[in-house]
Amino acid sequence: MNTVNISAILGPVPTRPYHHGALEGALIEAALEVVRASGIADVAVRDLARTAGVSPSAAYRHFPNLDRLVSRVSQRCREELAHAMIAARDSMPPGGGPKRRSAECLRVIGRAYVRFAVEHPTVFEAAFVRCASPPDCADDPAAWSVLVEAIDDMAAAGLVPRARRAEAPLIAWAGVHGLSQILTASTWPTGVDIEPHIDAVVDAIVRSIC
Amino acid sequence: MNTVNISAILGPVPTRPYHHGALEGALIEAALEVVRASGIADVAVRDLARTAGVSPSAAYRHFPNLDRLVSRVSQRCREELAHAMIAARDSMPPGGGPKRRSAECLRVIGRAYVRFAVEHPTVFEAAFVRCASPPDCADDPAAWSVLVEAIDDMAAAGLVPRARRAEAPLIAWAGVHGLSQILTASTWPTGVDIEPHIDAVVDAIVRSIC
DNA sequence: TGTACATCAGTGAACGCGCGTTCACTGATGTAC
DNA sequence: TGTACATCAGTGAACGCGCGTTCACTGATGTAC
Repeated sequence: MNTVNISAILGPVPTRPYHHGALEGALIEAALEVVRASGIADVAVRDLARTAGVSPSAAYRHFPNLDRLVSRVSQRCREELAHAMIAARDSMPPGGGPKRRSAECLRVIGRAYVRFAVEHPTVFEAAFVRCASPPDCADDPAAWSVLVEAIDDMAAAGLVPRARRAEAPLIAWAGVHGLSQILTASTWPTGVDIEPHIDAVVDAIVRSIC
Repeated sequence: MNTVNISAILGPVPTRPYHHGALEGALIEAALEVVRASGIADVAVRDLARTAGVSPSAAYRHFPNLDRLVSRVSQRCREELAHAMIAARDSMPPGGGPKRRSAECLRVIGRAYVRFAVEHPTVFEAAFVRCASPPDCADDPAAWSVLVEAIDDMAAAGLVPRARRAEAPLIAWAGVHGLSQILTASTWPTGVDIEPHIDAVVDAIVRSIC
């Protein structure tokens, strides 16, 4: 009479919600919520299980320990950052020659990186938190790749001298990453318009790799 | 018969070591040791008191709460970083015209910043940890000031265009700070010679502000 | 110089807490026949 | 289609732990007279 999986149609059933895999995702979502609300340091197995409406030990069906869970959440945060960069790039208006366009593309991506950090400082912090265990699969999408592709395009347009080609991604990443850290530090004064500073650093990056 | 303070001559007396102010310093030193050994996240009031040979509550004579203690330790870490920059600057060989010398000085300071981070990653991390309470006095010395002075010298030598003068320190700081974060991240491959990368970024910084 | 006393810097016990992790278990699920 | 059974994904209780912080207290220190 009933061979269909009700959960697949209606979503989790309250009384027995997580049989068969949905708990893993629920724990990660709960962890991301904690990251957004306060920070990765406050992510705790027992707390996540409580949020998911499940006993603490249930979490250990899906993660061998806290560090691996945190590592996974951190990866999700990096992927959110990458998505923000891609979204900014893909919403660029069309037009412009390859030189102009490829340089502007790097600027747009760089600004998106820094803005993401400023708008979601706790997520940004979580994205680069130190974990004992490395992620067991590559970031998808990877912020690094988005950056490298943009510089590839600039190089293809003849903007990047051969001698600087290899180091260009590191130079660019260092600039936007450092600026993000500075702007999200508690020491940075609030209420100051940051856009001119972002532009200044992004322009400096383009200048230094061309 | 005995009006001199024995502690002032012989140092802390084992049985009653910390009367009159020495405990504060002892707690901070203990905390710095924890930072060097594992990281600022492991700094804990009870643990420091134990290390100092004192009851937990004694610490609260000197710090109102954990956050303020951590904030103070973080400041000490920033000051260690600044000292490393100053030491590198002051050990530059003499000679060279103002242009050459001031640019090289910024390079030396930048390299010292990144090397400090790579050699003492947990101290570097602690230096920029997020605290609820700001420090109640300015860093002394301050890494930021060391950098600004170097750029002042470059400007005085006529190396920095007027239009870039204001933003130059932020551009420089973003570059070295970002590179430091990248090189100390767990994702950076070990066993790779980092010096060429440091040089590449430091050169890019000088290029972009000149 | 000696003494009374306020202040200072500790002690020791206790509070309530939440944590990570393990264990034996139960009941639902999916599969082989 | 029905049934036996292995596997899977949970439960619930417990482990030992260390934490931040507070409190009433004690004994040493320094000062005013």
